Amino acid sequence: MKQEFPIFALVDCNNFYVSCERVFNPFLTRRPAVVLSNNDGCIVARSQEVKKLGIAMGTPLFKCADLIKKQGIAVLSSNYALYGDMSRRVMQTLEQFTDRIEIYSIDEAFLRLDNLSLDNYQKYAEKIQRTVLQWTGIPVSIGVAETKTLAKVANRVAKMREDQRGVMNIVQHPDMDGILETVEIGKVWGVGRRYARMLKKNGIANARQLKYADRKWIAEKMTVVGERLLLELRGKSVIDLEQTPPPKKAICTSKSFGRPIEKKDEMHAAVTEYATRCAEKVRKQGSAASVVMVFMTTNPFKKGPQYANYKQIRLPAPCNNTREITETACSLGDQIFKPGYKYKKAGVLLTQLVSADHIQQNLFTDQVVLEKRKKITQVMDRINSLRGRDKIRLAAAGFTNPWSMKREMKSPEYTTCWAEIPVVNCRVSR
DNA sequence: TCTGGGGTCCTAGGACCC
DNA sequence: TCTGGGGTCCTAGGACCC
Repeated sequence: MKQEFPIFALVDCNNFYVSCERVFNPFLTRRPAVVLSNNDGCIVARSQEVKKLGIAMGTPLFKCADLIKKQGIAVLSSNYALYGDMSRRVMQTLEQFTDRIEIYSIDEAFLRLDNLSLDNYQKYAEKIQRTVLQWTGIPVSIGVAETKTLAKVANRVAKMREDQRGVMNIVQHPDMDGILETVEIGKVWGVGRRYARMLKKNGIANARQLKYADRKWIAEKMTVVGERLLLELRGKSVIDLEQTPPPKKAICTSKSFGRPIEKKDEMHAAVTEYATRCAEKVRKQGSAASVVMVFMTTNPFKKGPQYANYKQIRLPAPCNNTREITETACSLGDQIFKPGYKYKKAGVLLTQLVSADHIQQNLFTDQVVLEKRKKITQVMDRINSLRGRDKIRLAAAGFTNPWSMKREMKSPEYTTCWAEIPVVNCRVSR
């Protein structure tokens, strides 16, 4: 029997960053492990064992240092080159199973699995799970349901199940309400802390209660976003797959410094670097920016004088070359930089992005200069993509940056760097 | 000592237009 | 004294996601 309604599967990698590390480091396999954010600041990924110990997502490392030591938890700095590459492998594997796929985040994808017969969803999902594990080494959980929101719910249930089979199919489930009742309201996709508090105050404490809440009241309190959520919980699919992601409307590069910055020329170097990254990203998606914004801030967690400011400017014409964007960003940075503060973080934001194919120049554009800059940028991009990031860059970015990110426990870039590729030691006995 | 980074969508309100 | 009606565009702020 074929289904008339859409069927969604949500494939979610288990403890993704930790799983990536474990693929290449067998010593981590049975050890509790965590992966840290930039600057080794917070815990952003935890193995199952660590979750059981009650260490929350986003906990600053220093707040649980004792527990980590006591429990012998392995601690790793983030290795985004590795995670990005592993993510690509997982997604490519999923694409073997359907071409209707939405890559939702680095470790999650929605698949449309319509047209299977009702009793086949479970088996098909299990096959997907086995294949991903076999081809990439990454364990995944899969939830299958009639809407994206319900697939999220199913995935959650799959992750919590004791048998760890990791597949939960709730299509036409006889006890849907019973399942929804087990999902606390704050864990529902799209209900954050604020809404969770508001809903609980009004007697809605789990997903089942939201499902049967008054639609008008929800729309009033949570806008159309909440209304859509409610419909999805009722089994009516209103959030469809987004197969080709729309181009980004804003592109941002911002980082905390490994140590505070006080000097203007150091800030200059940081802004130059961030602006360079932004320009690269914007070119990569074939866009150009109309507005450049720069912001900087001191550390709000620390005592002492605080300062935060931002400034933005509209470019004479949309632009995506590194030099012009960098010059603009640095000039903005100079305007808001005030001496006498310890800066913790700065960032560059490019907004009002337009397609690079039809940029509206103004009357005074010097076409020769424009072409020259475009060519230089293209050559820089090519060299950097072949030889590695920043092989060629603007001198203003500085050479050694003592303030740059701290990553003291990073694993090798096993899959993206020739020098760090894993070596297998074989001992042959005669 | 030590507290991440990069996005999206929706709404209200102001500026502006005819 | 009396001060329209209808629309668009933009921005800031608030909510959310991973």
